[in-house]
Amino acid sequence: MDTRDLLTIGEVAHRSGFPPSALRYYEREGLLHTTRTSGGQRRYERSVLRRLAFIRAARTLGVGLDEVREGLDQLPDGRTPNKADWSRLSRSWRGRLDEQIQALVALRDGLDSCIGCGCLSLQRCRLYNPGDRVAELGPGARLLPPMLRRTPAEGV
Amino acid sequence: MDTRDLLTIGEVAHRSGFPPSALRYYEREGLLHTTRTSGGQRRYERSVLRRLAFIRAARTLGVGLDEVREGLDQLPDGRTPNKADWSRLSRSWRGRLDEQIQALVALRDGLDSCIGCGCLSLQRCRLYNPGDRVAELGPGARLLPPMLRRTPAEGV
DNA sequence: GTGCTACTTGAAGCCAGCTTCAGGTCAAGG
DNA sequence: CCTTGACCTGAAGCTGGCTTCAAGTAGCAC
Repeated sequence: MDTRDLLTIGEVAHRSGFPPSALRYYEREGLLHTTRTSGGQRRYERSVLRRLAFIRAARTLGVGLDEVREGLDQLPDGRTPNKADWSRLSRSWRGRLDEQIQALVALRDGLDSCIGCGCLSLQRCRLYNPGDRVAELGPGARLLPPMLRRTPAEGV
Repeated sequence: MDTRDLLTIGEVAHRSGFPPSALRYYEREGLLHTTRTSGGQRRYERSVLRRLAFIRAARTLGVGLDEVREGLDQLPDGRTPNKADWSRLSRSWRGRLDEQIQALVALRDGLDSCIGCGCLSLQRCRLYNPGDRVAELGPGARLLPPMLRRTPAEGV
């Protein structure tokens, strides 16, 4: 814990790839904690980088911050996730990822059958009612995230 | 176009499953158009139901409203999509769906390799940098939509 | 001590896709 | 005519995950 080992927010931002605004936000949300200089500036321990790597991986998987926080909070003494922790958490997320893939595949199959029929029936079309999982989620339910929706050039 | 064939917003809401607020919103956004009574209330032609079925199907596929509007606008005379229209548009969306499935599968494979190593390396971890497609999309990029993120009970 | 950059804060803004609300109007049945 | 319920509008709110802004302060090199 030599103070010379502490990192500024700019350094953490640079090394982690998260902008400072995100780091401050994560702190407000209780995902990170920092020490402060006498003047009030943030100083980060090196272990925060590993925590941020964990956060990045979770976010990539689509895990929300609430759940990331829960995962981190379950670690004794708020320690940085080690290999075993990561393994346990990622295994549970892996199941979810499988579910999502299944849901998309089912949707694709439904679409395939619809391309042929073109019915768009409110009552019978599989695409219109592609199963309980999606139907449950309300009228505005979307299967795909915004970022994947606008394919930049090729897919139009 | 007998006026007795026109539907009120409540009827359309009931038959389409979209709440009135969504129907009004779609109209503001230029996805639907309506006629009005002398008193200013909306009256819908029956064909709006087919248009709404199209919108529902597109939304289920994750197509954004902008793109749905583009699709509908391309139809001559703003007519309701028929089988051929639906077939053409859904085929282009089908390609995108494939891409999304690919992306998720790649992510899952990356996760699998990570579960074993537990490295969380900022530089080398596949999950941390799961490929250009995701990396391009910025720090907050999420592969999965909010609705799929909180699995109700089982996956925790 | 001077000057520069990096840092601090709270509040507000942004995105999509709606929902909700307040306050008022319409349409139709009795 | 009167009541009742469905409808109207514009504005504001909601979600999540940040970003942006303005105004002020810290830390470090010279």
